[in-house]
Amino acid sequence: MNDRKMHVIKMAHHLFINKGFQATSIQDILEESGISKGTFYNYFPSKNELLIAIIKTLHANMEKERDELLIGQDPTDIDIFVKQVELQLKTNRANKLIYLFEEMYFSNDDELKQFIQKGHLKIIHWLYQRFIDLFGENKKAYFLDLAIMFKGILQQNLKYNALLNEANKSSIYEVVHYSVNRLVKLVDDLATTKEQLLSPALLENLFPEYHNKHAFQQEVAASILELKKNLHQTDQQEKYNELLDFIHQELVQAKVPRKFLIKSVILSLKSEEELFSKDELLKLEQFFAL
Amino acid sequence: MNDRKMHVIKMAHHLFINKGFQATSIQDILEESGISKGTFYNYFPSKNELLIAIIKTLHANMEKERDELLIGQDPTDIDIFVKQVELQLKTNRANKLIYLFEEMYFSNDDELKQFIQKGHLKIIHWLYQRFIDLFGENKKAYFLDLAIMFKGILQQNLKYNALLNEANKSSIYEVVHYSVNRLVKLVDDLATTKEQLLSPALLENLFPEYHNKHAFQQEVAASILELKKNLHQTDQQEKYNELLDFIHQELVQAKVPRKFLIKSVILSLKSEEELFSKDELLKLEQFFAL
DNA sequence: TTTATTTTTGAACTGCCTGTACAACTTTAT
DNA sequence: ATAAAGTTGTACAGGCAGTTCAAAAATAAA
Repeated sequence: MNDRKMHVIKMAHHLFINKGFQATSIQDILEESGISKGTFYNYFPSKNELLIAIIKTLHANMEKERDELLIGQDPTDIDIFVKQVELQLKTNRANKLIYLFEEMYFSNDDELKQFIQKGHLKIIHWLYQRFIDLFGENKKAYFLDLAIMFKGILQQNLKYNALLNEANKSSIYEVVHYSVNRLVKLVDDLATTKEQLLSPALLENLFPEYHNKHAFQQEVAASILELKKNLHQTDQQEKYNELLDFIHQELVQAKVPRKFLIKSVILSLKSEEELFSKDELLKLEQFFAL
Repeated sequence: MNDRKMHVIKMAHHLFINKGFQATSIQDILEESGISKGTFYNYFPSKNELLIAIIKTLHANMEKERDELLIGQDPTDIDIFVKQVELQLKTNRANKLIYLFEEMYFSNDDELKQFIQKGHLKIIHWLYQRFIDLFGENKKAYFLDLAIMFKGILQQNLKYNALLNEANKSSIYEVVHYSVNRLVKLVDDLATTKEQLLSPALLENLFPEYHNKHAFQQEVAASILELKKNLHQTDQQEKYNELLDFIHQELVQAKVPRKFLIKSVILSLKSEEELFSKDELLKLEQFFAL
């Protein structure tokens, strides 16, 4: 994407969060970004498509940052989860993404509607996956319901916190923390009462590719965590952390992980026979064998 | 309001729930209801005002029906609460009120925004009041948070139930029941952990008139329930139930309860000295003394 | 029935909006 | 220098909400 186009996206984003999407006219955007009408419709087929472009870039950045928070960390650590949620909300708030999201929901344009709905489902799906990390696969049956309810609790808490408590506004962290505490209680609740509204199968059908990928990533992550176990005993901790984190990151971020690069890193890990269990390294190697 | 105007409201309502508010043009409304543009702007100052008129009538009806469900019933009975919530959602869904509500939230018109925001707060407030009935005044401190979270849980459960589970759609009753079960657990949770985000004082400041009125109504309702206690022993149960329910209804529904009418009913209750405690009747009488 | 009053009508108008078309102009690569 | 690609701005089509107003129709009063 060329610089000029990026500039238009930036200025339009500015206008949208200040005036709202509907209330911003094409003319406003032209004046703000100093381009002509012809150029605008050369860049974007319509105002709606411009909005989609904006949200796509913002959303992609947010997802990347969020997933980076998990690299080299214990996925069962709930504090990391809190930080991830907080990050999403902060970038959301800064961009007033939520607002744009909701506003779009009522557009007459079907494409826009589809787009935003998929966005919401992606968030639910991410929560679902993280709940598997956090609370264990065995309670999986309740995690779709929990993801949905957690989203509701969080959204409403944020909304009314901003609305009713302007003077003494709690930080986002407090609201997230409070909401996560409720979530933990609801996990116990459902684990004992075994009530279920929606089966997770519904979600897994919607994201089949992601799903296999994620299961794979999870296994690798567990393997890497296992390998890190003995690391604190050595003075080379930093070095091996770097190597292991690299493998993790390459796996999570790259669309096509660089297989040979990873294999060569594993090879150098093999030289440290006392630190790393041979079996575990072999297992890790096999993940990239295909 | 004249018949013709009502007819326009009805037809416009039809169009709004089928096509959406934004997507319905004034022209559509004119054609659908067979009036001229001149007449339309004679009835309503703008399209927005028409929408407000529609929602006001629908909302008033819903509130009336909802509150009627409680007349002559035990306010601590959670099944009644479930039925009330269900009723609201059913009329909401039938009217697609929620949808219109949310769509309006992103209008450029400030008046519309204010109006819808107040609507949401009224729902929160109603939940808050009912939680006092249901779970006792002593846990009151957590009921604003709980009302907010319950609204979030319910909304999201309904939304994703409709979205993901089209084939095997759970009835509204099931979703409400499930959500209320979570609520009950969260009441216990907060009663023990004593965590609080928002103080109920914030709500009470927003609805001061209502508040005194409600406390008063609650006392009367408790008094009437007390008087009903011995009623099952008699063959005149039906008669006295009718009388007591009348007092209750007059109190809840009438803007200015007909004082003398109520007093005369109480007088006829007094004749049954074995059934009704004299003290309780005196107490009831005093409520209307002023 | 006639007259007076109120309500309704519909067309013409303002001013805003999104999106299209396109010939003239400018910048960038070859 | 020439070709290709990108940019410009105006004119235009079609749609929207809302205003104005004189003429027509319905209703009420005499």
